[in-house]
Amino acid sequence: MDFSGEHIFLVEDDQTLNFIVRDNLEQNGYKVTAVDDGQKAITEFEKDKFSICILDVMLPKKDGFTVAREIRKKDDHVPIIFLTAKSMTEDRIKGLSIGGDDYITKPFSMEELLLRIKVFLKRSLKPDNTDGIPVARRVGVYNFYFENLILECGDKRKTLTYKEAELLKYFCENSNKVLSRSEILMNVWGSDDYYLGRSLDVFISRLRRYLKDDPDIKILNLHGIGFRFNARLGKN
Amino acid sequence: MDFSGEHIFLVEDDQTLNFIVRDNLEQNGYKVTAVDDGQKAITEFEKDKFSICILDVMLPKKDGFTVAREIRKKDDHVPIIFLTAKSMTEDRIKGLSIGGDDYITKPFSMEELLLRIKVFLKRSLKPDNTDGIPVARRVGVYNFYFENLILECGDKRKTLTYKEAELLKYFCENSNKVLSRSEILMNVWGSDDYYLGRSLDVFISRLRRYLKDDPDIKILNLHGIGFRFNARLGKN
DNA sequence: TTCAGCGATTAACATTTCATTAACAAAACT
DNA sequence: AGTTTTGTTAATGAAATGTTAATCGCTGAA
Repeated sequence: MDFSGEHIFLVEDDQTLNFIVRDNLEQNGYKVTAVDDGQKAITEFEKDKFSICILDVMLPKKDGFTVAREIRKKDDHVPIIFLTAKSMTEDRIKGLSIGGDDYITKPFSMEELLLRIKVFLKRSLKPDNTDGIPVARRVGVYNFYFENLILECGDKRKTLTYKEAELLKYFCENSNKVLSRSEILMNVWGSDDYYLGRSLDVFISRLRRYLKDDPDIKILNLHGIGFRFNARLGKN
Repeated sequence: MDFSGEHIFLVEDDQTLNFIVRDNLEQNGYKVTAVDDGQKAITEFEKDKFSICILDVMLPKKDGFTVAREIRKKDDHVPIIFLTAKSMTEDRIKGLSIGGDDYITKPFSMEELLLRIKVFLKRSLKPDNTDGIPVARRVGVYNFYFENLILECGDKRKTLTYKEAELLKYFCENSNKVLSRSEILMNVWGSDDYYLGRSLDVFISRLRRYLKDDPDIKILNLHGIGFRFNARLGKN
């Protein structure tokens, strides 16, 4: 994903940190406006439109929260990430990251900051529509509702178990591709040993049974290598 | 449902937490009055009328329970949610909390706090509502008068408890959708632990019994995942 | 105050589900 | 042939769920 054009507002009084963060953000394709005290922050914020704000909590003149309040008066929705000192309340606020704002305790790594920025920007790009109607995949003659664990053929409905659904989904996402046994195990089971391998065989056997109404769907075995899932797929 | 206009009283001495919680509540359309010590809390509480109070237990000057008692003197019914440190033992908290209240241990997620607030507000809204014209929902062959807690099938009438009605309503609002156990618990109970999970099972069992006159209504379990409520719904 | 009644939670026990493991058969490769 | 890999079905055991009963805390009446 390309975030160029995203504009980040940075408020940090420590000159060194200010420079480093700014530089790193710019290296990553962001446009950055950086200031070093709370007073300037407020005047500067009014001049432009930002995608995200990064505020040091301890600032000369006006502290970060005051600045945050002023920002909120202008913009209800811009995400704010606070930079807080380690000493502050560490575990007391952990877990608060789900709400509108977030915080990072110093010292932090640039990777961490970049990651959080990415998460926020992604979130603001699309309204969270997670509770919409579950998407059906067409798998040959079947409809496969992964979220509901339903595999439907005409008016026959089969409710899959969670793991069956996971495996079928994985096959759909990698159809007509050779998948090694360990690749499948790592991606669906999360680990790989002999007995899980046998478990996989049991699941494959079961999926073949569920899918036998369409002769064009095949889970074929490559001896000693793995499997290939062949099917005509589509969205509804 | 729209809670805008609900006024929340927040007492939390930690500046970071105070700001973040306040900001998040405001983002969610609540009006918030926030103070940072027990002394101010008491003077401030007298000035206004609140729908719900969120009190940190450990406060400078006056601790949260003392504040709670003062609040109780003024208002018998306002719900109080305590924010407690993880270290506190369960029974100590329970012993100290006064009727009708709840507590959350830090660290907590904003999501969790918001859901609990929602559950409390829903509960306190109810009594005023009873004199409106009750709306019937059709649920299969049943009529469900949520406001009156009545489930009616032909001439048979069953009076539900408040929680039974809440759960059934939640199912109606999310029919034919997979609901995870914790999703249900968070939305109907406001929190999520093992024993509430068993409580949920008891309620499901009871709802199934109440609804068994219509064979097309199903609360079906997806093992290890949650439930799906299937029914033909409609308004009257 | 104590006591009965109610509703939610917790306990206790029964039942079901499902992934894994085992066991054996069939196929593929040496 | 002999060995390994895969297919299939059944047995196992742990965990999740279903169900009924006991318990707990609250409320309101006596």
